[in-house]
Amino acid sequence: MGPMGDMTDPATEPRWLTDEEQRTWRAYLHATTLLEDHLDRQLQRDAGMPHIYYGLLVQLSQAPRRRLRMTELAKGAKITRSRLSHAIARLEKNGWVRRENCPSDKRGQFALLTDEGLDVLRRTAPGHVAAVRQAMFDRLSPGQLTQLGEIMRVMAEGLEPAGPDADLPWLR
Amino acid sequence: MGPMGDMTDPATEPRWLTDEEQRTWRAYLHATTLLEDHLDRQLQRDAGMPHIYYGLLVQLSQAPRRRLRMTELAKGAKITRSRLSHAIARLEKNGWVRRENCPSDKRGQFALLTDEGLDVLRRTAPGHVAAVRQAMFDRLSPGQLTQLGEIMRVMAEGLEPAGPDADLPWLR
DNA sequence: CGTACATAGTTCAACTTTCAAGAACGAGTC
DNA sequence: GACTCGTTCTTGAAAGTTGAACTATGTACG
Repeated sequence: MGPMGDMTDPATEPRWLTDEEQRTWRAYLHATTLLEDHLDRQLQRDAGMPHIYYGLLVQLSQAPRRRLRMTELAKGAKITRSRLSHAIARLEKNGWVRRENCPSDKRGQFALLTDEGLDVLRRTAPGHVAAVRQAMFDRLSPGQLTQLGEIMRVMAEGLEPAGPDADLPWLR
Repeated sequence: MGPMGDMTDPATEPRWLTDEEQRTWRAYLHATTLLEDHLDRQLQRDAGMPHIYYGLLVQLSQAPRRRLRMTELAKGAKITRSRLSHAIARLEKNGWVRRENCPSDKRGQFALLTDEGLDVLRRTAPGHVAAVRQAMFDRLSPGQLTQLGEIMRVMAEGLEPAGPDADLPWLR
């Protein structure tokens, strides 16, 4: 923030949210926190891990040879490498994931899904899908489903890595 | 949660997500985690607290006499009383919130927003609104805004505390 | 080669969240 | 009163997250 940044004209009121925007924002916060809580509890209970960890196993299961480089996995799950390190350490303790050195880059590590990990996924996936379905898809009309997808893609676009004021937009 | 292999028994075959449902689900996860991360960082940087804590101050600021019973506040923020206790302890250390005994119920506590807390809110609200606006409302058409509100209300309805058969929803 | 800088991943300390008690009070009942 | 049960809120330990510092390796360039 430059020296001018703090000295914006006090007369320039911030654009507050309209009434409908406020209602939508509240509904958004309400629904997303309830859903995240719901899925976290569901998976903690049925699979013994939080939602994010489950997502890591899912990603690994869909990757070629059931393995991914740590950085790729972190990017896919939208978490920091630090957080991933801890998560993989925990999943490794559970025997669901193993680490493996990358032959072509000695700094690199693969995280790979073990057979046991795949088993956990197979056992718990149906319940998880059912929970998601019940919370979201069973309640939305086909039109709403499409709309929601559209809206979420628009939002994600504006938040994509390097954030809002894109890091080096002139290099694109 | 893709096709997890060969679960060919029709009796136990769960209803997987359709292609469009999967795309929407991914987009939803993607967008919501990016946004939550974004707001958390924005507020941590500008206000020195995570999004949830900020929400607590907002709720207090809108309550009569800037105070709420702990349980009410927890309900409003959709968090457990335990989590709230810790959070309020932290905010109290910052001098933004104070506790006060409830005269009519000796078990009860009020959390109340201090003048300093209100100040923090005043200073940081414009930036926060701008962040929300930039991430969401500046990108959505009026129709999408309405749709999103509708959709989120539908979802929340199905997840409301003590909500739908929290039991074995997939056995309906 | 050597220097400089970038990348991959881990680790540490501080912080936040969860879960399972637990302490204190209120309310109904006898 | 005394008993029971539910409610309110707190506590402590374990688990998870964050951001910065750190190790080790790759890469670009003179």
